Amino acid sequence: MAATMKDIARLTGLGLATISKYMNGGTVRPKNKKLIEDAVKELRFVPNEFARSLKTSLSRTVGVVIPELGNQFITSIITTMDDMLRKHDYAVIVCDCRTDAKREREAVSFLVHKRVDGLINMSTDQSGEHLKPALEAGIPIVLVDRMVKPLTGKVSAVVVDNVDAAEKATRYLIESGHTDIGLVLGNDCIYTTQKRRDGYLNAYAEFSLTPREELIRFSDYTMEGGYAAMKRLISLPQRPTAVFVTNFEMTLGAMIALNEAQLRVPENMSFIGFDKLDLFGAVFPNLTLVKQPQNAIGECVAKQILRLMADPHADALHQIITLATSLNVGGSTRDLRTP
Amino acid sequence: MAATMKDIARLTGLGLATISKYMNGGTVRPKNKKLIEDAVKELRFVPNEFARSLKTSLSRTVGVVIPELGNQFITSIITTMDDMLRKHDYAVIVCDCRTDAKREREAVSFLVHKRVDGLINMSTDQSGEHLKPALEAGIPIVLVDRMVKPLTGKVSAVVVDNVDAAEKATRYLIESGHTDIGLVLGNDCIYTTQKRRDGYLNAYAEFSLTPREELIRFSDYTMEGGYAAMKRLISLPQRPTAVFVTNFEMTLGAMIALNEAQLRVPENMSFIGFDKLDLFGAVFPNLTLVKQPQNAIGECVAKQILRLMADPHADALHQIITLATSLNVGGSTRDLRTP
DNA sequence: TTGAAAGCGCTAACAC
DNA sequence: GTGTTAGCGCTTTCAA
Repeated sequence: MAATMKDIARLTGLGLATISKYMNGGTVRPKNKKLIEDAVKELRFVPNEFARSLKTSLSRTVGVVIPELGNQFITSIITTMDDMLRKHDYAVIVCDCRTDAKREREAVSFLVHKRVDGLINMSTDQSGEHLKPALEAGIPIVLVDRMVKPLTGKVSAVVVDNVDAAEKATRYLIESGHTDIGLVLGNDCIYTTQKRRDGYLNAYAEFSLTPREELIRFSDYTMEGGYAAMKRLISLPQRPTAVFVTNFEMTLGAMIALNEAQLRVPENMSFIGFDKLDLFGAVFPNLTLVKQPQNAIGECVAKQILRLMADPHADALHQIITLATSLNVGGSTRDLRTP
Repeated sequence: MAATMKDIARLTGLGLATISKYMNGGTVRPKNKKLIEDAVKELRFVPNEFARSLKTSLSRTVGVVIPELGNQFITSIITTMDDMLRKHDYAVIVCDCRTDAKREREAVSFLVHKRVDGLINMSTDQSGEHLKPALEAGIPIVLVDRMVKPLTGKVSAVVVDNVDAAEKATRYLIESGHTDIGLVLGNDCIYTTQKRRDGYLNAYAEFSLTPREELIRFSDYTMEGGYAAMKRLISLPQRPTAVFVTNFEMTLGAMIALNEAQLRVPENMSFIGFDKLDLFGAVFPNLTLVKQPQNAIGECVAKQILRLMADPHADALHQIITLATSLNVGGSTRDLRTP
């Protein structure tokens, strides 16, 4: 059987309270400190988290509900958060809901039952209904990447400026003389898809232009989806001179399609991709791309939830944090004006 | 404040033990059952997991330590396990150790402190030292995908027959008349790498052949790695007529390299890939590949850990389960004998 | 600074 | 089948 604080008390002749205080970083007479430390070592004492949790009603655990584990953007954020939270002695419970609203609801209620101290969610359900149990239980919530309108003020959120990201990329292409720019988006009911489309349209509007309908392809943020969307764009009677793809997996698929069609970038097609392409810089070097600050997002989310958990009844602390993206200019676009 | 069993007892006039029994699936007089259910609903009673854990010393939590979250094989297994374990009311805590032995050690000790009821590990440290704390704490362990020799008998393991997998693929190519077969492996200190190389060599030996050294490329199970390894193989003075790549990410990278070099499959190069290529069948259709039973692995691991946790002191239950792979013949290899 | 004592909410003997 | 009771191991008043 594992040693308890009682054992330490017996061995040192001190009271339980003193041991507890020491264990929680309180001030203890140096002599006693040494006494306790020796006993801890001798008995290999480790505090019982269950008892501590029962007493404090804190699990030192945070739940994360995501739509999909097999996605570069998501796993990278999880890895960063997990790192930071673990450093603060929080365990992370990840629930993949496969972009399914029912599973998402179940995941939230599971985590509430498990009494997580905080909840992080990249929402599938845009109504926010699934988060009700957590809200009612007073569990602080941080949304990632996707805002959920009806929850404004009740939760914190960390998102990127998607409108600006797409606007910058599109503007850059238009300024290079492109007017037929293909756009490959995710599913049209997803928050980021909507924002990125808005940004694309904004850029066109700035120049008093309107893109042809058929240039805007809703896909699904997967490699296959990106591949298929690019193939369609390529085979359009009036093929676009440039394409902007809005996530990592689809960028990969789109590049493969281009490769396969023997279209050279940027000679035959200008191309702007998305996200961590440096991850495989070797494979498609020198791509121009929109970069989301993935590490910063993960860190920011971790910080937010940590803050909220430290001050549980501070509803006033809820805020929406918008992070900027950058346009990394490589050599994958051609300037049509200076041929 | 949340309702407790005491509140239910007061409301129903029943004793604590009866409520507890009911909550744990015990038999209760129908009349009382109804009474309790009504009270539970009225008070929105939810059992306090902390108190339960303190009493039972069970966290209903399992820890998973993996080398890398951004990997198709790993995330797919995690998703399957997570699903099954959650159905049994277990939460899964995932710790990514980035293929770093120190981080791995820390992750294990973190999970032991969190008092997980079971531990699942795809090991980075082949000595098994990192699992000592869990072993000492009597926490059941299931290894996935990679055996750790020194731990034989002390843990369960679920692996695939890597030797056979590589042997089958290589034999198939040799029987098709190929004698110069490139092999792209992971890092040479990883269990699966060693086994797959053994399988490759076995097949050559069967035919009393020996492969040229330069055909065996140790890489790192990433897309970039696969891309680079394939490029090297392509540029060999004596280029192989076939290549066998041994994981998903590297297969992807290798195919891109082939594409880029304008080498047609199978006309200019025979190719056998690895794993869930159907995931993007659209992108590279009809590839011949070795398929690991990813779902079965996840399910098997979940079942094993569940069994071990149900019967904690049954060290005799430890077993190594080896799952078979299949060679899915597509059209990406050419038969050199019937041109 | 320290110690004694009272629980946190549940489970599991044990007696009825 | 049900009720009484004694803890699980910790934290936290409160008094010394």
